[in-house]
Amino acid sequence: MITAERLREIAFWSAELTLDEIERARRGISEKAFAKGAYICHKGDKLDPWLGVIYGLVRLGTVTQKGKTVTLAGMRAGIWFGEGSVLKKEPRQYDLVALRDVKLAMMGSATFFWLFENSAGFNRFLVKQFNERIGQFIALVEFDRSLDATGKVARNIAWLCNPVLVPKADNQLDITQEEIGLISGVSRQAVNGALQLLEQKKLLRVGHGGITILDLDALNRYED
DNA sequence: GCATTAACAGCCG
DNA sequence: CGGCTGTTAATGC
Repeated sequence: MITAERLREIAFWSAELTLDEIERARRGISEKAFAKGAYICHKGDKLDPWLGVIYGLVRLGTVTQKGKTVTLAGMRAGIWFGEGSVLKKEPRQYDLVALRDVKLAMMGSATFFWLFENSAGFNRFLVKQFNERIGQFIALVEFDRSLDATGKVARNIAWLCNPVLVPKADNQLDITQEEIGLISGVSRQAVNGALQLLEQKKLLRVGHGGITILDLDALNRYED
């Protein structure tokens, strides 16, 4: 259980809720820390709650039947995710790994379903979030030919900075090149090359331990 | 060829 | 000093 003040800090969507709904939400949320490298869940686990990242960075990925690791995306502070598994009451489809020390907010599914059944504001948020995710997916299909390393890096950076999924995100993204590699499925050296190319094209600026986004839209639709 | 791993020097905090 | 970055060399698909 957390305070209403804390809820406002960590859950941007709570701005859409009534006072009564906020009370329900805060009572249904707890926090949990994970050390760097720890698994939050494995594919196939039954994990009840809906998840929000309070701080840290989480890699969402899976392992193919042949044992090849596939990384799908990174989840940064501010994002809430996993509603698909909660809504369908199904096991987790992906592995979740803490790439740094991480703190998660966890909303029990009973609370999630109560908000889903009773809160217009919460449903507005959910529709917006689903719509945004579909948009990302459509873009994925649109670039049907597979992206090179620079394309993967550009796309994953753009996703991290999606202003609908992470409203607080500003142009500054604190992330190492190694972490970008881990969430993009690209080696650190290739990330380094990709970032330099994207900097040349004025889409972002490379700093020490972080980058500055200059043209989010261009990163989103980057191909070669 | 392109991307990956391994290894290392240099730089920043 | 420790962590991160930028480069190079060798290796793999």
